[in-house]
Amino acid sequence: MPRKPLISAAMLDLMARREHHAWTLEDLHAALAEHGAAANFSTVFRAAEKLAADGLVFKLLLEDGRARFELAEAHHDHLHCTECDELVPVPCVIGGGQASALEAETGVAIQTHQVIFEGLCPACLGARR
Amino acid sequence: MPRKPLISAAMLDLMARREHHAWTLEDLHAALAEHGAAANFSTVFRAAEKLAADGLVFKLLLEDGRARFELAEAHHDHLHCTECDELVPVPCVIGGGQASALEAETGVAIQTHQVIFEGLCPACLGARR
DNA sequence: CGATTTCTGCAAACCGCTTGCAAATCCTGC
DNA sequence: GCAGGATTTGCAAGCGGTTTGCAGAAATCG
Repeated sequence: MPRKPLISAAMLDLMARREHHAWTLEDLHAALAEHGAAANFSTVFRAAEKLAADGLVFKLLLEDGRARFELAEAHHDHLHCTECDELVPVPCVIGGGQASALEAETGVAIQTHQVIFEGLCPACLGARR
Repeated sequence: MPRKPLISAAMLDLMARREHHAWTLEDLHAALAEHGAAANFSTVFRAAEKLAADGLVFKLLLEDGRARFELAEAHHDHLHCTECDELVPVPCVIGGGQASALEAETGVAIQTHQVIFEGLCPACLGARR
């Protein structure tokens, strides 16, 4: 039987606490170190990749070219705040109806989707007033 | 008065022919060479960046970490075909109503959005049958 | 305890994008 | 036409984040 993947476990644990929403590898690397589970960067990378491959976490790329990881739970979309650069989760706006309408209209087959809004998060919007 | 930006012009020209939809820098670089407007890669890069900054073209990043450029015309979304890897334009499914509903619900301010569907393009879907 | 299997760390490679600098090019005003 | 001035272009090197090869460490099973 194989060894236990310590880092992956620590990583899931970390993410489950939701102190943060979308984790970059750097975030994970730093956070793991703080929680006494320090690990090499490539180890963090591989653990994250593995979890993504296993479907436990989602990996998504932002305009800054950095990958973000988050727990794969109920599907939701994101708002990228142009002010504080935070990636805020928002409920999904694309229902099955819209997907099938689009399929009928264009002749494609949709499996998944990903929406990224650009704008202001509640905090930054509030601060503007 | 400044000189004429030759490559930018050739690039816009190329894109306007719509032989292709979303261009990577490599695509542009190769296509320009074929059309007798060969240029250095960094020149292509800079021209594309400039056009994007001027709002003439849109720049978007895909999961493969490569930037794509396309003419900034009527807003539309995309379907990334998981089979042939093509990026197919599809009409936008997010109306203003949905945006404002989301704004009211979550307290954010939306400026833009970008949707990427994953699935099969019409060609690949057809080939599957 | 030993074999087997996997995870981990380290260092180096990679990839696509970016940038600094000097030379080439074009427009304008004379 | 031609000097002056503003930019683009090519070249080569640099950069950030990710990815990989390899050897050593750790854990489970028998």
